Amino acid sequence: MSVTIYDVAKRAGVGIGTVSRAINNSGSIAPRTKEKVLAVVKELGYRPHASARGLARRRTNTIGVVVPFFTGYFFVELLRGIQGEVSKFQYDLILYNVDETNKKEMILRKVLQERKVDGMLLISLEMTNNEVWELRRSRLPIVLVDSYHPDLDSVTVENRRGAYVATQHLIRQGHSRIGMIDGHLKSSPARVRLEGYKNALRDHDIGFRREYLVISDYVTGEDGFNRKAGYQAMKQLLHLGSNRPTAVFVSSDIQAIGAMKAIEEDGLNVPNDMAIVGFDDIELAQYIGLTTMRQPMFEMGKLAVDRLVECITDVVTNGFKKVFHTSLIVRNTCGALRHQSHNQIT
Amino acid sequence: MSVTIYDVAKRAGVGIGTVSRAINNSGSIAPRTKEKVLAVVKELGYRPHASARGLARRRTNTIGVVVPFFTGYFFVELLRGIQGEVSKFQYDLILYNVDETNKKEMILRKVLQERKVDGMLLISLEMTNNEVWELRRSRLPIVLVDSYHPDLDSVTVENRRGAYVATQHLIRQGHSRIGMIDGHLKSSPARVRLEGYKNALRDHDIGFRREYLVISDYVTGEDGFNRKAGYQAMKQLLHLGSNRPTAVFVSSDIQAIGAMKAIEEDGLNVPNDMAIVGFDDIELAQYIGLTTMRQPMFEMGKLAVDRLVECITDVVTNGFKKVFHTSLIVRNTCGALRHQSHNQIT
DNA sequence: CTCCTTTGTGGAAGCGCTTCCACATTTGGA
DNA sequence: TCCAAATGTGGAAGCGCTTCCACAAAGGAG
Repeated sequence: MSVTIYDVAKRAGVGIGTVSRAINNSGSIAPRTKEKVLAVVKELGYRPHASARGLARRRTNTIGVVVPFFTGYFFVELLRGIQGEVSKFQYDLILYNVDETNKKEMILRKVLQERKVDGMLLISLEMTNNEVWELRRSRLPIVLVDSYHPDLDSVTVENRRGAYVATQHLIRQGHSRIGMIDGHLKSSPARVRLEGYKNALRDHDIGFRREYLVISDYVTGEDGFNRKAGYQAMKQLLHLGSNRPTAVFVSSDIQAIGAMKAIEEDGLNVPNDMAIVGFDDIELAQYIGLTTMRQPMFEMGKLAVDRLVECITDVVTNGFKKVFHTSLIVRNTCGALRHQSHNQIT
Repeated sequence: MSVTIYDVAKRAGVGIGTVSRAINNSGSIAPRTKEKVLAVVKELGYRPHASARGLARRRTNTIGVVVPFFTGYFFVELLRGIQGEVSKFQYDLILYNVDETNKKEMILRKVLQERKVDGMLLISLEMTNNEVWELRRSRLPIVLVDSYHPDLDSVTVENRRGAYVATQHLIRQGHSRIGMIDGHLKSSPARVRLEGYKNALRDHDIGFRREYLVISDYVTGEDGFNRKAGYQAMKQLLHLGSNRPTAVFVSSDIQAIGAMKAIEEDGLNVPNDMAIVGFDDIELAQYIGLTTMRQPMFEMGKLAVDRLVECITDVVTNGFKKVFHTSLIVRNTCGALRHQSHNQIT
């Protein structure tokens, strides 16, 4: 059916070992022979059969990416960074989606035993010690992205500091009634951002008010980092009436978009009645003029792949922890630019 | 290292053939034996090695998805539909990205010969007759999504009719100076939507004006279906001054978002100074109140997978052509709801 | 010119499965 | 009771590669 290494060998008048050496640049082979073989390879359009190669080499040249919910622009942007880098290394990318039906443990067990991938990127996934132990025992290279565990390599972002800076920025605009809309606390970025928010309040002698914190509802197993959750959370804050906060730090841009819709529906104005700072800096933030903490998602994806490939190909020591910086992008929704000209808005 | 079928066989006191039959529900096997084997399988946490299985069976239980640019919310939504359905069938999904460095032909050739996937979904990809011929010769099951070729199965949307309805809707609002912002014409949806637009004009005795049609610029190999391209295209229309159109049909929501930014920057109002109808109905369209033609992206992805799996597992006859309907979603940007209450806006 | 490296090459073995064939065992009909 | 058919089972062969080993040929040193 397909052209195999035997076809190439016969045609080139050499043995299969020689063909293998020619296409893999391995072993010693005479330049002339190699040239001849490669010519036949091109002529016949030969490419090694992936499964056969995988079986013999015990490497598939494929990496797996596990993503929860596969929704949200954060993942898309990350995925773009990952995808680009993966193909640069000549790897393929298998996408696994964790949701209600595909439980995390099932996917991990499957992947570990089937050996369909050479390594895994786990995105925004909280890992239990037990799971980590099993992962390490399997010796499959793993890099966590946007989550942290002491015993695994990880690429994260300064969530605590980012939330702190965002909150501080609102304080500096003169606000003292500052709320927060957060994702579900099973997500560690959500937990850590909450800490940053509280720290900022504390450092500026503002008391934390329980009613100003809204954790996005836990809808059908999701993490609350979505538009609808943001919308409903803001509705809840607005119910406080005249006691409502005058500014809100929202833990993701996509929630902020939902939140702004709720504000608008109430006939209120952003930033005059309610200032908003988001988190992520998704592409649309720029368009709608959302002030936000930028997270270098593309770069995070890229770096995670670099590290993973390094783990796969070289012998490396454990303990890679990269923490990216966030940066405050000031636009219209925080009120800081209220009196400046339109042109200065990014 | 890993647990193999031999380990299971030895432990269960049977031959490897029997283990294989037990885990694959194939051949004849005594219920008692099967039970015993499966117990050992569970005990040892055994799972067949994917490459070995792929080599022996000549099936990988993996399907490939080829996406151009991997950007745009259209693909994300489609991908969600695909992903869900793929995992329902117990397949894995490999993502291939076509861009400047990874040329389409390279990817196709690679995939065809390596046999890493059992079938392929090609998204928004224009295929030459030559390519199609090569694909068919390889006998690898293929389903086109959002593009069309007479000799391949496809899942598409009524682009011509959709564009027609969108344009007609603007005409019915009383507009006669109606522009169009389209994607690059190398994309067949872009071409067909242009036809729909022209047909609608013709059927209502409105002359086509060349200066009212803006093809989004061909930036770094992309198709123009992005926010920036929409923004620049609208800038161009606005340069017409008082001769500018009073309504524009934009061939994708994401371009429409960019276009609306340009309008806003000019101090003009949507829909009063310029009515807009988009195409796609991405999630954000609802949020910003964009009138648009809904394309059932999620369902398209789902159906494409169903068909592909059918092609892989059964012997099927060629010629599957599913055309989904689009539907007009009236929101704020077309002016139709100008005099109605806020609540009626979806 | 010999002997010992070095370099190059063919092909068997083995990767972990599925499948097929041969054989053993059971069943049931006459 | 006996025999043919049905049922169940073990394991060899083979999927298409890589890798290793044995060996041939070609240099290089003396």
